[in-house]
Amino acid sequence: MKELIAYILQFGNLNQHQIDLISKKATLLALRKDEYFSEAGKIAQQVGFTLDGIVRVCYYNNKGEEITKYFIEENNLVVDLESFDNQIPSSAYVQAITDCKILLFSRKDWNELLDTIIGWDTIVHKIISKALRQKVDRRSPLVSEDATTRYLKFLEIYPNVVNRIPLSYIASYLGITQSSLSRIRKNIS
Amino acid sequence: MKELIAYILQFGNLNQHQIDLISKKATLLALRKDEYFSEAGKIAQQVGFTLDGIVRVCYYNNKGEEITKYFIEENNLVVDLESFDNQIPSSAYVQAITDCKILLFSRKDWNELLDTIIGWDTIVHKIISKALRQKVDRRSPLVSEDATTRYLKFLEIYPNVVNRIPLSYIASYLGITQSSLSRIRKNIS
DNA sequence: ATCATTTTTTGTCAAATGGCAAACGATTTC
DNA sequence: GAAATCGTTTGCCATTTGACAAAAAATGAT
Repeated sequence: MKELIAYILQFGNLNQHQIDLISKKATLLALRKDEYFSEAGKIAQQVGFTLDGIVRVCYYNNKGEEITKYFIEENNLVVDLESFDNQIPSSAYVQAITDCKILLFSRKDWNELLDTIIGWDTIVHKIISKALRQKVDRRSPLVSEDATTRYLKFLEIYPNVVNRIPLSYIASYLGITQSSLSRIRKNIS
Repeated sequence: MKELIAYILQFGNLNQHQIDLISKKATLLALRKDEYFSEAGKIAQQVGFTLDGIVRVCYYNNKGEEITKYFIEENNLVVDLESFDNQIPSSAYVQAITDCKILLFSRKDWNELLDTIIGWDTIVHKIISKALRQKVDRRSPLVSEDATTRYLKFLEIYPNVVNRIPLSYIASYLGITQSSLSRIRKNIS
């Protein structure tokens, strides 16, 4: 829980009372490797904060290939924003790819907090817009570089992920085949 | 100006008085093809809304290649968010790539509006988070598809852009060379 | 420990794309 | 209207990556 508080306070100030209000609403969710936090077709009803483990967001393109849109490491918000905000069916799967511990807020509680705590909406907005900007900035370089450079960028961006998840997920994030990625790794070392 | 109002009202309600307050702050900026709205290294001091023309956001990677991160069409906000919000030097160029007409708000006026108009901040949050989500969603498919599919996706996403800007900008957005793109276009037709 | 399953590596070949340079076409400038 | 400039197309060849299949290695279950 202290991780969440520390994270929040990077984006704005809250007094102890406000922090308590937020803390009280959080419940702990444990997900096993491969379980879903939320699924395509369903409407997102919760916001999470990863304490432990790695989550990925993925979807299937029209050739049926699985595309990993991004990974979410420890100490970050997990939420299917479009679905959660607009209450429309999601187009992506949010999946635990290692065992995970996640702090959970129901949509109802989350909205109550937004209505109750002055300044909380501003903090949330900052958190979300930073996270989204980061996703754009991480995705962009992948388009223009060759496969080896993409992998090296991945290593820079997610240094703590490489050895904890299957190669195929990394390949599907980088837009290359898993064979190619395997060869690339051999060449690098 | 009515374009801006219509755009805003998609995201929330404002009364006539509030609309007038916003309108009064806007000034008109005309940019010629190739001129910059904001530049890398400088701190963004303005928010724009494109009435006419196409803008792109680009940067240079460490090989010195110019990468187009995205295009902004008519009737969208133009703002270098990271730089504007945090008042830090920008890492990207925001460039008019056709002659443009842009409604302009200074940072001072923009912040005054945020402080004055109840509900305006919520609307702005919605606008910005939707725009950012869109950028992520448009970038992601480009990573995993081959060059021809990328170009076809580009045509879907920006149907009104193709014939108004140089091929090289499209190539730098899709992460392929301009020669390849030229060949791809020939094959498609 | 053994077997079954999953993940990763490797081989072979074909296809896609890049690098480079030249030609071609369109547009602007004087 | 000629020259210069800019944008696009094309040719040639080298390199990268993908598709498919099989082997090897790692992991998990009994």
